[in-house]
Amino acid sequence: MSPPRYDKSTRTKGRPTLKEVAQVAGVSPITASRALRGISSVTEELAVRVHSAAEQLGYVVNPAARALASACSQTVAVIVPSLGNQLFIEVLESIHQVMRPHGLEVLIGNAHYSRYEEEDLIRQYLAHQPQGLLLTGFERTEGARRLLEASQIPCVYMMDLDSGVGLHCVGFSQVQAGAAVAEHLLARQRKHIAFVGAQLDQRTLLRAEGFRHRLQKARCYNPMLEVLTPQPSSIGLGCELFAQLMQRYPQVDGIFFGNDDLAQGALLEALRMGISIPQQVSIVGFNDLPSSAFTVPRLTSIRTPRAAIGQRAAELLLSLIEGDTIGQRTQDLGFELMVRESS
Amino acid sequence: MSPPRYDKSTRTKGRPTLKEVAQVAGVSPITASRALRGISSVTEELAVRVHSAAEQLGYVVNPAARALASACSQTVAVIVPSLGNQLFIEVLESIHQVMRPHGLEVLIGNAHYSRYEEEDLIRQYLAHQPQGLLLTGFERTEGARRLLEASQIPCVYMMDLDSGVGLHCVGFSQVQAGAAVAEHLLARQRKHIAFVGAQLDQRTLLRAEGFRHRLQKARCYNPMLEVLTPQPSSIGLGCELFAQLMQRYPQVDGIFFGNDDLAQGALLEALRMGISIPQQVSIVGFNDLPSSAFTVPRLTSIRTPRAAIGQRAAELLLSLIEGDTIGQRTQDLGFELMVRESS
DNA sequence: TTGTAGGCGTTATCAG
DNA sequence: CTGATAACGCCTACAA
Repeated sequence: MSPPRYDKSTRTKGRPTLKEVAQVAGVSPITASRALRGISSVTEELAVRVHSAAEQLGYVVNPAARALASACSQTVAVIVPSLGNQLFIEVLESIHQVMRPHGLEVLIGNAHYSRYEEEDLIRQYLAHQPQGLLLTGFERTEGARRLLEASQIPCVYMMDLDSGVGLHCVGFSQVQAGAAVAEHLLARQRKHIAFVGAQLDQRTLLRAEGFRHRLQKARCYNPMLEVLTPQPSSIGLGCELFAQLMQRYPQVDGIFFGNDDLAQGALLEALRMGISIPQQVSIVGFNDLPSSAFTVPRLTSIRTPRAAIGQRAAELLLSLIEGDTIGQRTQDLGFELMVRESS
Repeated sequence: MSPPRYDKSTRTKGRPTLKEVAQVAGVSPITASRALRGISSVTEELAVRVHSAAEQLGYVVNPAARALASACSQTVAVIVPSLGNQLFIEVLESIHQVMRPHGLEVLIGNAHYSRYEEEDLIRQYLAHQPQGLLLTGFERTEGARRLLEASQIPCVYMMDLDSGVGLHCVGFSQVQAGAAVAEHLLARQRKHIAFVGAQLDQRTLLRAEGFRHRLQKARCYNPMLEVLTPQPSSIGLGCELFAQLMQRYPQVDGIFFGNDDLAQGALLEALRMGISIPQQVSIVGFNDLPSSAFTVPRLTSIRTPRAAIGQRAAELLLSLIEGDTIGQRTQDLGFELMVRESS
């Protein structure tokens, strides 16, 4: 004999409601609501009854009803410039890991490196009344800024550091990282040092800036050796840009690529062209993607703390959501130069 | 003199409502609602008034209220097994491109190659009452199946073809693709042919199966040369598995890797070990990731139609949402062997 | 600690 | 073609 249980097949409506759970548990809807939300004012015994009723019915809250009633959804939104870059996938992953135990859903938005798409996403997500927002960098439209300000919703900025506006941010100094690469190439006695960057997002430009300044200081800067293109960064593009650069300026003996994928392309093309790395040219990448430890030769790169950034940004956002008054608004997580064979 | 306009700064509430838009437009809320939803029964003139009022107020619908009232959100959910695989990013991208013009938001779920995580995601997303669901493959828990069935929500399955259950699916035959690779290596006169697969998801196993069967038919199958590991696929893992395999079975002269990243790792390791590809060993990958055209040597791979899969799956889902009775439930988009230098 | 009353912003239904 | 009315499922505020 099967145990007496609520027969789902007799339900006419699509899905059990809080009211039904309450009926089964023999309490009022509000008590059921409180019990399910883990509000401590509910007696242990009632809470147990409610939970087992919910279980029995297969009850899942209706997020729309909850959001409408409470004017707030159990959601945080993250907007990254790209999903094609493994970097941001890792950031998203750590954010998930922090948010999930708190019962917060993570909405993922891809702005495709466009300020306008980002603004649209922000508008869209704000409509959902998220608990908080995680954004990438500081480069956005005025409209987006106004939306954020008006919304009053907690917001943490990832990847770069704030230059004084007082935003909550978690990242590292892109400028310093660029400078560190220049330093490294200079220490390697390189004389004709190039920068190759694609995508031209704010962070790439800041890296280029730090790099350039350091070279200028060493009187070793040649603007002809700065290659910038708005095309999306990729291994194929790295091949192409490296070949072009070496053809035009054969004297180049050191190159900093704004992203590891470009650098990886360059290594492959060098192999094909018979250019020996690092003997003839030192190559340095950026981000230290997992595959960069396995290239031939292994790629020297700046390791960026993206997992930590995602985690700390998420934790910071949580504390803002809780209403904590934060002491430190800016968290510098640093970076590390991974010196390998390519330089 | 600035034009007379609604002064947002005097608003006490956070956000304009439909009612306010209606007031400004001088119509009833329901008319405003209809106008904004583009329901044709509204007079042109009123519609214009409503739209300009909405514009003026910066009105954005409250998705929660809409979902609650209509028992349906303007959302479709997609669940992929991983975001680390570029493959699925491309699928997501095409889905977006199809859904966005229809005003449908795309919820992205990452199941991390886990049936249990997938079930949780399905439960979570169904709670949101999406218009439809896009899932990857057919491998899922019984619980997930029941949820899907009970929900009655349109669902399209991506990447693989249905083996008779009558689901709506868009993909290609993983088994045939595996067989095609075997065929190719046999045609290259390879005698000691290995398979290397990681992750061991359903699709990888199906590829292995097709590959194995074709080799058996040619009496060229050696089970010792089938390397399977549950570890996540990566370039680093490819390096490692290739080195191990060549050490244990130096006579191997052809390898099919279940994913391009593994194959790319193998190419790098071969370079390091001084094993000439394809002279000593033919190497074939799977998926034809963008970078595979640039490896040294360039990688032979199966090009899978992931952009097309995303697009067609999204279109199919849209038509199911519209209530179309579909003639064809299964769409085979095929695959293509890209023969390059590595085989 | 529990319950009652009311409303969140929108849409479905049906009447005009 | 337009509008009044009543939900949708849940939560806040207050009362018991």
